[in-house]
Amino acid sequence: MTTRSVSAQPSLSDPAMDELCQERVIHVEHVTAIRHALLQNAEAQRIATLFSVLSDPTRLQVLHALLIAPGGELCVCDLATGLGRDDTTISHQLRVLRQHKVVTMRKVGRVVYYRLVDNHIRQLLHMGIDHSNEPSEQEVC
Amino acid sequence: MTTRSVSAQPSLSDPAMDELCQERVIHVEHVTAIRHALLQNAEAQRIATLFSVLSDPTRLQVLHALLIAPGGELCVCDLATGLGRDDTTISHQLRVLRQHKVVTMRKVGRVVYYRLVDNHIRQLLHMGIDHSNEPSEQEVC
DNA sequence: ATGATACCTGCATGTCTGTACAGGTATGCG
DNA sequence: CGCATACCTGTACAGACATGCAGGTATCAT
Repeated sequence: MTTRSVSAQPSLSDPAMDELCQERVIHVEHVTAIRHALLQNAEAQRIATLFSVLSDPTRLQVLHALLIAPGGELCVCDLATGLGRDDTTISHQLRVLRQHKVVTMRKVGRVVYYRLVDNHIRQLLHMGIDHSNEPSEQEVC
Repeated sequence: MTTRSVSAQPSLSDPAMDELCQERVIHVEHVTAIRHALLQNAEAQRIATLFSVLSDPTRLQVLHALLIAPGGELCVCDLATGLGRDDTTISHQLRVLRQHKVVTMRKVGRVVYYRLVDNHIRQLLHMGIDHSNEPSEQEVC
């Protein structure tokens, strides 16, 4: 889920042209362009982790439920029952969502209410949902 | 990658109130609300698959490279060299991206050029990148 | 205090998947 | 043709992960 880390990569020192001469290259300018603006491993890792949090059907159903919930929040019990899943499963997934700062919790007595953390997440969810409903928009630009 | 499928769920027949009486419920109206607007398994699966395609560091680096590529497209060779990865690895990942309609290919002689399929994908990528760069916006609504 | 409830966590298991090696196909060149 | 190149695919394996059972903690009611 936290996704595999990108393994060893060559140094990206500016005079990387040396090694380029020993590699398979068709358009040198493209390769150097990639290398200079390369998405760094750490960042790629972070983004991958974000998307991987959203890449599980159960978690998506939980998030969707929170997205459309009247008050914007739901307790574990109602979530589990509503989705027809074991409460431990929902609890496990909520922990994942919590650890990755996708949801926040609020405890009232023995009841714990969860809600989506911000609008950014809501947007991502909407985009995912929209995309999956589209036929497949053909290139514009 | 295609993500695990959501296992058995109870029937969501309208008179689901019967079984509700035998379940743990705190706010009945919330539970029924979830059940009536529940993200269906098939759709949850599709969305999860979309996000899972974006949840790998290597694929993200490939997509990012295509995102910033001068002409919007790159060949496998330059991609592999630019990212410093084995060409078979890049090829495997490009196939995944292709199968899930995230990139398209164009063959010229023995060179194959890949490009992002549409702006929807570009938006999703940008949102992921933006999100990972933010400190952690606090709730607005 | 006793029991019930709401939720959490440790663990085992079946399953999936990213990677690279080995080898295959197709195109271009001389 | 024969060779090199650009890319693809089959396979094996190590690592990751979602799920649910068993059991734990905390809060509430009687």
